Amino acid sequence: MRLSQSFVRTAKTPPADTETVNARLLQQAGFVDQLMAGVYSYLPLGLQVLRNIEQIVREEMDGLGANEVLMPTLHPKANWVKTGGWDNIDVLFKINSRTGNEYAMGQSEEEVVTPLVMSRVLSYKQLPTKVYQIGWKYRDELRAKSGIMRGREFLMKDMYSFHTTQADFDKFYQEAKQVYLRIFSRLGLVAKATEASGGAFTKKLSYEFMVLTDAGEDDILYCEACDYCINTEITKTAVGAVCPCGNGTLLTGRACEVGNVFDLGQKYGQDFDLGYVDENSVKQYPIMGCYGIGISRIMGVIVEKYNDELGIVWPKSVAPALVYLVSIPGRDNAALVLDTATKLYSSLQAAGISVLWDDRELSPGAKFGDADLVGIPLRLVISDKTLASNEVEWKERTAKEATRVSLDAVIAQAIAFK
RNA sequence: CGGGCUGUAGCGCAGUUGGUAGCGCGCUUCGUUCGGGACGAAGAGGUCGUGGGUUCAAAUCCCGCCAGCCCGACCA
Repeated sequence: MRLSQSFVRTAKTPPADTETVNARLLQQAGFVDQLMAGVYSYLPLGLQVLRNIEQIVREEMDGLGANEVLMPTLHPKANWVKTGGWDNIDVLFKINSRTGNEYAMGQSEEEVVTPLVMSRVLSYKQLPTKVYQIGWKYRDELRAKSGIMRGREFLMKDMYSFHTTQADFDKFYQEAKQVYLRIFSRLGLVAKATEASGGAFTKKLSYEFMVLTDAGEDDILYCEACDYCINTEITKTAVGAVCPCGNGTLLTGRACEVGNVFDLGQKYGQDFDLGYVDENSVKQYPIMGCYGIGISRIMGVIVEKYNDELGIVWPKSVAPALVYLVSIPGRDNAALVLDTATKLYSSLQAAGISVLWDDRELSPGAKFGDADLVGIPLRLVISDKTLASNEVEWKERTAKEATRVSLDAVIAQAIAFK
């Protein structure tokens, strides 16, 4: 992307109406634009980050054997009445039509996925079945806050699994848990699988995947020595207590829920009276599981964890581009600088490396400032100074100092950096 | 939903005892610049959140409403 031809706009001053780090940086750096409380537009750079997060999640879901689908956001009231959600879920957005009909905006999709899947899965031979989607969800939060971390509209990956037995569900849950931990790791996050309340949704326990950050809304207790972690909402255990593992004491911290798993039991099959026949030709209701990952929320959490006084510091796996190419025309060799930058821009892209080329007519300082603010992992500078020795300046976002790389070697080195 | 704070140009802000709106950034044009947010000159841009009230006169005083942010509660 050439910045001179893009819609990307940064601001020298951050917005003043929020104290939340992710909201401030994402708006100042031009990743998102706020429409109203809890609702944002995702601009070119922000959209690319969302796409990158999505892609990692998608690869891992596919690896689990789940099939991607895309289900509607607009739901008929009848399905929500059938499950009790219409009257019991207070965050459900309800819509009145001029026809007199009422609709719900999907805040989760059991009401759609259960009839969808179980009208096609008629035999135990077809189970287990797993489907997922990545789509916008709507929740009528009393108070949206924390930038894109708690919106009324947000992007979520939701997977649903259907099983014949609890044992099969439990086995799949363990697989999914490992996959989830790998996803968060690939996104640059350390997530803890945490026991939590199932809320109004299920009486069974649920598992939340928590990332430590002061911008979060949950308090967790976690062991200093093992993986044990529990939401304080369901325990009276205190900080400093000995962990069940016996090898460490419990610490407390503020955390943000980036994913969750619910054991749905047979509720939804029963609510819709949709089942399959087992090997004895007896009708059975499926055991279901639901697995969420907050795509847009994760983008906010990453910014909360990866930033410094100059701006965002994106992990390579989700950065909107790998390279921020700065060309400084100078006075004497402007044409040569431009020509070399054009060639490098093309060569990098041909090598499969995403690059933002700052070819705007701005001072070097303005470009450096934006490079830091936007947070691209690698900054390459071409100027008459570097060309004097046939070199490019190489500066990683996380590094203090810049180095020089010869023009001949820079592509290979960038590929290695990737 | 309860409480607090804030609404003036795209962004950040000032605006005195009421007298009809200004600064910085950004934007446009021209010229000079070109390695950490350059300089000069000339310009464009505002129903002062909104509705009512007081007054000869309201950005300014009073009341209602709306919106955003923060705290709490809530959180399939």
